[in-house]
Amino acid sequence: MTDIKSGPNPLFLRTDEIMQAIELLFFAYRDFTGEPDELLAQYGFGRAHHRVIHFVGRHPGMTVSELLSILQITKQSLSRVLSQLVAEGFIKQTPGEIDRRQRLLELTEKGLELDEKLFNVQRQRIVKAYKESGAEAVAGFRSVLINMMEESDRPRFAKKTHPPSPRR
Amino acid sequence: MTDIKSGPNPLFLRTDEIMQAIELLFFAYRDFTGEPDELLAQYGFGRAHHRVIHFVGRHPGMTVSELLSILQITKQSLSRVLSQLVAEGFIKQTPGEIDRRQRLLELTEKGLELDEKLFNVQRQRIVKAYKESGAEAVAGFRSVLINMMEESDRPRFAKKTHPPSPRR
DNA sequence: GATTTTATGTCAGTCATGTTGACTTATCTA
DNA sequence: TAGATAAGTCAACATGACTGACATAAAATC
Repeated sequence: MTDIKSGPNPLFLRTDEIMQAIELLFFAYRDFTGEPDELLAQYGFGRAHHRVIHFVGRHPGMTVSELLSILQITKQSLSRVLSQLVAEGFIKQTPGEIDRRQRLLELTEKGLELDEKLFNVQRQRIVKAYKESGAEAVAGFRSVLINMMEESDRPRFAKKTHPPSPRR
Repeated sequence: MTDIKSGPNPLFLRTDEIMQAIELLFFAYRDFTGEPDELLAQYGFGRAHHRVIHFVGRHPGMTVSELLSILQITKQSLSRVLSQLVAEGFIKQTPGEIDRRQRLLELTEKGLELDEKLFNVQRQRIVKAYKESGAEAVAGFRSVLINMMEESDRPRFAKKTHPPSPRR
């Protein structure tokens, strides 16, 4: 039968522990994204815009391709939100100097402002959770999440080594 | 100005630590939901169906109202996925004995099977992440996520008090 | 120099999942 | 009996994904 082993699990691999992890992620993520969503709605934006603003803010000068590979969506999906953000003056595109096919992305002043507003909303929730849990717990939180994601994205979170490489 | 304080933060509240938390959640959640999504697609279902199956599986006999308040979506949104799951024989509805207006929800055999398949997919990822991180890290992970969600949902994760009711 | 590949963008159509608003039916409660 | 509640339905709409086909400019290669 397709039974769930709940037998010889030394410590923390019981069925209900796993179940709890699933719900933990569901509720925490739901609430974590809830506040920014409200703020974004005031601009007529959604979560997709947030992700674009976030990653462009973090990696100014990144190309459209790089953004696509981080977000793992199609260029048609990205196009809608990105062109909206460009049209409304939150993101600026400049042709690459070396490769003039590329459009290097960066936030405008207006984009930086929204980025910061969004950041501050999320910052409060994280600071609260971190403070209430303590430094040791935070290390555990980081470790579990890093081990939960695909390996290809883990280098981004290396302790000393900064994220992959600025631009290209 | 709307500057982000990065001044007197004793331990772990630096801007880039917060930023890392944001990305950690994004990447881990994206990959955590990716595998179940693929499995669900084989049934013509989506993530919304998964959530319904999960919570009905965890709380057999729950009412539609209870499900709505957990999922925090409108009944019209729920209706679409729920009636699909009922029509295709994954969920069974029986009128409440005390209050005959209620439709008590539970998984059918077919529903239980899918529930288990979905669980097993997620279980593997979680077990791997937990094992690679260790018991202490897991405690930290739980603590941070609990403190990140709204207080109203925290009782669900109380230490000793089992979640509402196990059974099944 | 001509050809192919790459980076980006666009048009068109579809799907999944959320929303609001209005309304119905059955049943419980005051 | 009147009103509130649990559940469901119809309709219209928004967002953010998807596929497929095609266009343009620039770089890379033959």
